[in-house]
Amino acid sequence: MRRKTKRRNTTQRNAIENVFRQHERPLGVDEVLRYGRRLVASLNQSTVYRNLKILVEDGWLKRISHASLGVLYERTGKGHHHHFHCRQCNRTFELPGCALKEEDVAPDGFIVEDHDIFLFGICPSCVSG
Amino acid sequence: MRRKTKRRNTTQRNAIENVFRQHERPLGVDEVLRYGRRLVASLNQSTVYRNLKILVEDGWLKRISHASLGVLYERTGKGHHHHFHCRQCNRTFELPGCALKEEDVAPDGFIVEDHDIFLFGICPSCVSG
DNA sequence: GTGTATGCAAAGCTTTTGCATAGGT
DNA sequence: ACCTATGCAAAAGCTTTGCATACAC
Repeated sequence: MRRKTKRRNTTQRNAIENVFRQHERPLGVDEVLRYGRRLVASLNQSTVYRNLKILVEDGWLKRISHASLGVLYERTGKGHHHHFHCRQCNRTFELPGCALKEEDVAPDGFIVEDHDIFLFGICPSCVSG
Repeated sequence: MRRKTKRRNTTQRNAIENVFRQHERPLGVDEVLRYGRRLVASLNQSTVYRNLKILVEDGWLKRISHASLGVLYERTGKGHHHHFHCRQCNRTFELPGCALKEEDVAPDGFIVEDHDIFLFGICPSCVSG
């Protein structure tokens, strides 16, 4: 899907990108809006939605979703990783690496192209805190 | 969370349960409503929402969610399994067994209690079809 | 100067809730 | 008979869209 016109480089989208650079973890729409307004006070909700969609389209962000957490966005290009959700502080983390052998995971006949892994438990700071 | 009063055994909830017994795969709210109406024509959307919530509370159903697939409900008590989504026919399957070693998957300090695995690819009937 | 991206408000979805009544016990 | 669960309609989210204007180029 190629774009016919060049993407304009707006203050708002830069702010949104910076929000993700500042918080290296998956963020919800509301968080992007809240943090983004610290950078551009006028930032509007529609603009956030529109730019999140654009950034996903451009492959800069990835959309993830969870039954209890709703929709989250995270930066791409950090290699394959898993997600860990802390049941205590309710934050989602990214864990490097992959402990899954795709060829072992599906019965014969299924062609596995890709996978997502979501872990649940308690994160280090909640364990020690 | 214990219930103070007994749950009544209604035609509508029975119908909803039967929908899941008839289709042994994760279903969306719309599918539950559509198939449920074949069993109880008057079945209402609110009733579906209310009963899905009840059945999750009672542990009879589990809620799963995915960025592109939205919210799905599936029966519990079938042992741990993974999900496979076919990119061609768009159906979601349950795959038996587990190919993940939880202790290998997270760095020190993270306590992993549970996990979900979602696979993507092509299912056998789409491969051969 | 031209035309896209933004802000605002309204519209569209999906899900939840209030209320009268049907129906399970 | 009692009182919960249902159906209906309204309300409450969350997300998208139309339109005038600001602003990137």
